[in-house]
Amino acid sequence: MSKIGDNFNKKRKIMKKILDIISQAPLFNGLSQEQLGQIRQIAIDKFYDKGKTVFMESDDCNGFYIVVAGKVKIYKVSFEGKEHILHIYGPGNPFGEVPVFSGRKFPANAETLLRSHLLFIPRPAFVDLISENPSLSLNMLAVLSMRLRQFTVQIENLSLKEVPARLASYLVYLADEQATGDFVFLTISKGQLASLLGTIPETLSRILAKMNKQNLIQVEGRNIKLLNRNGLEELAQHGKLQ
Amino acid sequence: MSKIGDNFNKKRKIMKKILDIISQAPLFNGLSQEQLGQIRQIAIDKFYDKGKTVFMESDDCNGFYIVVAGKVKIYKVSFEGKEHILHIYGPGNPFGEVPVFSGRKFPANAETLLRSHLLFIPRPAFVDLISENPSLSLNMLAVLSMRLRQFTVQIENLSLKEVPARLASYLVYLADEQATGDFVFLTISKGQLASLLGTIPETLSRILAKMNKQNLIQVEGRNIKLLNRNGLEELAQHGKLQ
DNA sequence: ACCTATTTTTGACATAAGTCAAGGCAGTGC
DNA sequence: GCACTGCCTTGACTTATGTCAAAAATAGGT
Repeated sequence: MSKIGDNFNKKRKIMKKILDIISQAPLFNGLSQEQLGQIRQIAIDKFYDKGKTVFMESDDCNGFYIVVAGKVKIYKVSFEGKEHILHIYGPGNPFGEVPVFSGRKFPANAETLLRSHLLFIPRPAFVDLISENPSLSLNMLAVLSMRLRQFTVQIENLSLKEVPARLASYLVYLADEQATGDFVFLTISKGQLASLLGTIPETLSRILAKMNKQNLIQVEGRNIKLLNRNGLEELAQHGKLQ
Repeated sequence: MSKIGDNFNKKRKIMKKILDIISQAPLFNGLSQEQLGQIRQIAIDKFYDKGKTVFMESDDCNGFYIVVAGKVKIYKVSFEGKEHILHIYGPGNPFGEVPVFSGRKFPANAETLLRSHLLFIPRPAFVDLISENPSLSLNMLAVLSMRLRQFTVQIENLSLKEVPARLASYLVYLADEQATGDFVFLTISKGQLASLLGTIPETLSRILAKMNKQNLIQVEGRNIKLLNRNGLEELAQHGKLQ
């Protein structure tokens, strides 16, 4: 096969993938082919290696991103360098949309966890687009609302539950999301999970060990089996682990 | 004066107040008189005594509210009855808009802290309105984005800072917001402030006492004078209070 | 001004979770 | 096979913050 043919195939594949992602993302749900085309036209492809910074807190915001492939973490860093992960986004998720509308700078940092392909949507073009497409703006409102709802849950967890409860609630949530019965696979490292739960690796490790001992779960590396879902759900509510 | 005249005056005053509130709220910023009128037409007045429930978590959402007068707290309750306040909203603030777009139930409870006058905006009419008014939807997007940004800060505070840091950061924020130099007035009780900061009244009381001793602030009931703004800002960053 | 109810403060105590330090385990490359 | 690196676990210790109980202060209503 010629190199040129390979390249051509590759490009076609990528193009198809992008269109798939765009049309599946909740953000662009129910838009017409024409509208999708308009969005594709204003989007700019960006490729990042693993561990690269996409933007930093207080950077000026010229637009937002959509993950086509790979994984991106959104996090904040405390003065002492302690890092707290706010979100981890995968294919189809937009991120950094907030400052596009609040007209401010980025409120957190974004870094790739894997080699990633992102679409960058420049702000001015997108604002134009949205002012002309009511259905797009309704989608956007729905996405932001969902995020707000998730944040509400996260704040609730952080402020009125202890770490075991947060972990239990996260495990049950993951099992539902992955729809693999009682088997859960962590797509992130335990250290990152600790940060996402607002704690540190040591504490997480101890709690996983405790839950093991109490036959709530069975941990094998990144594979976790939920042995007692009711017990976990109670824990997520009440909070006390023995 | 006749009773009828009094009543008439009262009604006119209220009408003017409502229009003021509506036009000042960020949600409706820059809308035309005609558009404001349309909103007023679909809005329903609701009056509540102090301490009344506006909606409860998991209630069906038929629309959202705007505070005309009074004060409303949004809070969640843990299984043991521990309450955590997420927001406190005053005149001009909308609340409960999230489920209007995410199409779900209310994610938290709302209760009046004072005798309050609210506008209720029914969902179907508002969705119609927004699909026809791009500028309204852009405003709405901006408001939701702002909220998301505030939540980001709140999560950051809760997860990577200790209570003294959260308090310091809140005091500085309040001083900026109230624009009264170094004097801050708490519009809520200290117990409610504790809940908003994700802690309990006892802890808050102790920390206020400590900050007093270190000449960072001077507390007199609900009046607080910031004596050392730089010190407070450092505290908000670093976290350690002596 | 008085009484009551609420809010705030204080103290003694219990505990969850962070820090520091060391060791184990797994994967990778030489 | 071996060392290296990153990730995870474990232990001893410290500390911040919550719990319980009671006193003090404040605000509201009559």
